[in-house]
Amino acid sequence: MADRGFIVQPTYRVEAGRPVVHLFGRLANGEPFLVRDDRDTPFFYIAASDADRARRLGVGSLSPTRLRTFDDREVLRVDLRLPSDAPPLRDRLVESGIACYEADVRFARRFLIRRGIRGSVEIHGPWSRHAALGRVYENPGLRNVAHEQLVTSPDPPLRLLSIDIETDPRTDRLLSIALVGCDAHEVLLLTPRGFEVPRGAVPFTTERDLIGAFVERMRQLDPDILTGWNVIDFDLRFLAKVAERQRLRLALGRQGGSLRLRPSRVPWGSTEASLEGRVVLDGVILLRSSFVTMERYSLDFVSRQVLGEGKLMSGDDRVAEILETFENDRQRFVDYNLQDARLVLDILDELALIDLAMERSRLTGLPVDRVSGSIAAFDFLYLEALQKRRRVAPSVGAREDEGASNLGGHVLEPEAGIYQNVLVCDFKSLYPSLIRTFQIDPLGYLPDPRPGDDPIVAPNGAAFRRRAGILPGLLDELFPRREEAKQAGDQVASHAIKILMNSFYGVLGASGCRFCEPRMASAITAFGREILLWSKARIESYGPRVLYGDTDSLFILSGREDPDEAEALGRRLVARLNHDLTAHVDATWRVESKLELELERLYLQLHLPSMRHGRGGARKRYAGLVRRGEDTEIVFTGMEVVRRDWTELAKRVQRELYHRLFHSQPVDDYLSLVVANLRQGRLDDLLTYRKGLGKSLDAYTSTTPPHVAAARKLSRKPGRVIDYVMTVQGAEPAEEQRSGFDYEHYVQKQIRPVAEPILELLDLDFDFVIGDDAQLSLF
DNA sequence: TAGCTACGTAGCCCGCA
DNA sequence: GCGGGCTACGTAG
Repeated sequence: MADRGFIVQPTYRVEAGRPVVHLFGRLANGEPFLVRDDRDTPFFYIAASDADRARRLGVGSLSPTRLRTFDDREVLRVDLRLPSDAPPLRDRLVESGIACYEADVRFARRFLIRRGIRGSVEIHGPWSRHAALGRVYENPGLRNVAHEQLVTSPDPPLRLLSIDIETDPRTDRLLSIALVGCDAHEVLLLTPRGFEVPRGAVPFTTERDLIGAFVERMRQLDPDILTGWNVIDFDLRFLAKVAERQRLRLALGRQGGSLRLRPSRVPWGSTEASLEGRVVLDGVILLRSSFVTMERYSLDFVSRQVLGEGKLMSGDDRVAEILETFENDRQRFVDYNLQDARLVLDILDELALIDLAMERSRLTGLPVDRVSGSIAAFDFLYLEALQKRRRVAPSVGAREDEGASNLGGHVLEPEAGIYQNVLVCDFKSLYPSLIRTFQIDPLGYLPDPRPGDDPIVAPNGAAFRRRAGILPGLLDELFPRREEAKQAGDQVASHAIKILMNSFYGVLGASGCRFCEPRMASAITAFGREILLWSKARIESYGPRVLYGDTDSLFILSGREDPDEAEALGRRLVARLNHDLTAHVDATWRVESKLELELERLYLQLHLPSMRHGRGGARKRYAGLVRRGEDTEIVFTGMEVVRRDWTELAKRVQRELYHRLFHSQPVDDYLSLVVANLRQGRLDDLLTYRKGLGKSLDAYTSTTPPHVAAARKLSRKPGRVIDYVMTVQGAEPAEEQRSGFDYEHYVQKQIRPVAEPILELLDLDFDFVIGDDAQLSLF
């Protein structure tokens, strides 16, 4: 009888000089498990023709294989004792001009790839029970659980614990730790002897006892996932500091291993936290990696957006308020602390982010805290397929960077103006469809096609074998699976597949990927441009005018007065084009088209604005009115409304003006009123700019943008995002504003730019409308 | 423990008047 | 004062 489980953390340990794979996870019956396996040994490959030279360099164990490189050369296996032996040996060989293959595949990951195990696993074999680890299996039989099986044999829910600490920044003291999840809902609270203990709190008299209790609770609650808001950079880092001061070990791992915090290996990354047998999933990072974009990433803001509920205390002097309640209103303090920890769980739940991470893990084989790695995901899937074809892949970096930049998607010149009943059609998953249609594949790529090859040739000249490639094959499976998920109403699975499919193109053009080949990435975009332009011309040959298009979309002027008629026309156009395109693709490349144009939406009204400076229409910017049930709504794309670096003032004005434009209402009275109100100081709370700090303050040398000037005036260390206002003394940080607002700046730089494109359509002049033209003529 | 390119806009800085 | 070159940011897809 097999046991079903989900792998939370694949890793390995060295025991008695041998590497032992450790797979930590959770069984369907709720128990934790650990699979220990010492049957694999680390290895990589070199070409058989390099064997003698490798031996002279001291490579001892070389064994024959039945595997070949992409260019069809025989390879030998270089066997190693420890995974850590690989990098130095590889470097030595590469230095001597010997190419290594798959020499950078991590040991535990290799173990999973060899067995095709992705997230969900079936474990066959005896086990013994261990108090902290649950069932421990030694060298069991392991089988991947196919997605069809998951219906009858679903994965267990992972145990999720959210923590939130409160501190006294003045004394650097830890005040409390809230724990929510795994049936816990409590606050470990620093409480002097004799004090009343608030509801929901467990009292401790010293920091030392408090941390000790936290470690003990982690052991008892045994979460798979530790989460929180900025939990790594704030909570865990602070706990680590206190633990060090107290000479305590933060034994938060499953076997009592310590918390490890390491600075990111890349400058733009965040601190990495690792816990034996568990994963730390920071709420903010999870949100970002799941493509949920928010204007701000504070817990208060996000929970208001997602849940409609904010923090208990959220004012500017929150810190002081928290400390005040700690001294004088401990119940409120405890409630506040608990609420923060709970909000994180509620956000993750509402957005199904843990489900999404698990689904991505099942698709790619990567552990839940690594699912955002596109290159790693591609590696996992592709290496697994390669071994079935008895091929080995190059190591990363074996290919040198061409340097030349590759062309991307094509953007059509927009015809600026305002239009009625515009159809937007787009190709469903364009790049994945192109990969499937034209067999774009690392293994199928022919750098130097020979006469007999009869390749599929892309518009950029890149050639591919006709026979079914690995990447097209992967997508051939993913496409129908996504359709199934959609049909079944499984939005999480559908989203996970979409993210994965869309990542493939980028990976092929990323130099960090072993399969990177710029000509291959360019082949995809070249086909994309070709197909888009062919489709545009074709549709125009049917009659309608194409107003605009970007990469995979065409904006078609229906020419119909009635929206329903316009939509009916759209459906006919799409059907006709798909039919003609299939014939065109077959006639030109002798392949079956997997391309599908879809009717995406109908704009009852659409404004394609002109470029602010320069001639013609602006690409990637438009606003339109769409139907929504019985009602209508305005959809903004690329405009100031959707950009976080414009003030709320500009956004409100833009929304209101478009509303008036699309509903044939006058705009002049509104505009002059807004400007008057602004100048009278009635709109001061709408004037904050918000801009990201792209690099450290002292790295801005050649120029000083306003947000940098403001950040330099800040008394505290600036964060990654700067809130600033424009004053008569220039840009100042919003929270430390000293000078009065420069209202004329806001009239000219925030209201005018959003108003003019609309005034232009109505043949109105901004200065005239706001009543400034008379003043101007005085000068 | 690294997906991609295309694009618009603002504002600084500098040379020129 | 003005425009071109440049940096910086955030967005579309």
